[in-house]
Amino acid sequence: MTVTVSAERIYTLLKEAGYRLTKPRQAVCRVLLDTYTPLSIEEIHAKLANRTINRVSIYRTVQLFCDLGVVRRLQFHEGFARYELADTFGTHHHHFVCDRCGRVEDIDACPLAATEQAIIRRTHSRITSHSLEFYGICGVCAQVASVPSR
Amino acid sequence: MTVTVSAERIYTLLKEAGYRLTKPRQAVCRVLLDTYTPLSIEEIHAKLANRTINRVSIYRTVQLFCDLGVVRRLQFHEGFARYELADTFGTHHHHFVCDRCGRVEDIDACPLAATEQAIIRRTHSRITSHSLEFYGICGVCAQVASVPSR
DNA sequence: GTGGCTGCAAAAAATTTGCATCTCC
DNA sequence: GGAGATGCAAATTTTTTGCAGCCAC
Repeated sequence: MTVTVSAERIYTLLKEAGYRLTKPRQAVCRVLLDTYTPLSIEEIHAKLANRTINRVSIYRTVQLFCDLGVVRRLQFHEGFARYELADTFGTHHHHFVCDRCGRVEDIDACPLAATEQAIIRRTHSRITSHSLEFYGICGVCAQVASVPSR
Repeated sequence: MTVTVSAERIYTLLKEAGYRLTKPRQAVCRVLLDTYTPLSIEEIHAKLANRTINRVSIYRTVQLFCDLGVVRRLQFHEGFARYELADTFGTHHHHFVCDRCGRVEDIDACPLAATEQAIIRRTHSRITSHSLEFYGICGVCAQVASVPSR
């Protein structure tokens, strides 16, 4: 995901909502801004310099970031959640997940605006978000015989 | 989901793939055919007469059904998986999940065929499935002030 | 009869909670 | 200084695994 935001914008959001700017929150923020693929708690933990930040704090931080709309939670049928900066901090997009190597590619095209409107009209609901994932075999895996490292 | 299949068709599939038609498999089959909303392992377990079937067998059965293409696994950001009969046994559809009461509604319109083709052309990948969920507040929750039973 | 399947128990993995200590404002 | 956040340990929840006994074919 192309990120078009500096850490400061997120720090400001935190402050305005009455939360403190602590070391774990800054660290998680930095990792998310640096990375171009949705990360698991374990991956965030591994990326934090010598794993100084406790896993529990990462759980609490991404939960808070989700509540504040800074981060969105994704589920790729892996048995655990992944997190990436919310659309507001980049561009609205979806994902293609390779069933074989697990690689994630961004899908920028989103053909759902019209569908959302149709659903809203029919059900009188208020749609706040949607989640769309494509699964299959990626171009790389389709070419090679052996299984790439997952 | 509108189901247009009898248990027998699934039984035949099992047999043809070399699997036995056991009590747990029949029971899970029956529950899935009877239900119009994606079910968690816990819900399937509860629906089985006096919980006679072991949870582990349900896990193993839905896993097998997924492998055979009889069932599809869904994740609604709840922290556990849900299962429903695959599109082959009904009609291709997606879901709207109410963030407030958790109710799930089917979305029959699927505007994604064109998008899939575009992704395939661009990435040379082979897309086998996609998953699309809309989240928000359902019509019922939007009208009432109190929180409906979740 | 026997090989695949189940159920039990136990382990593993992911996530949450309680609480004493620390640290940001 | 004090409210709020962290880290540790422990609990909870979800899912997986090993294995002895059972039952579908």
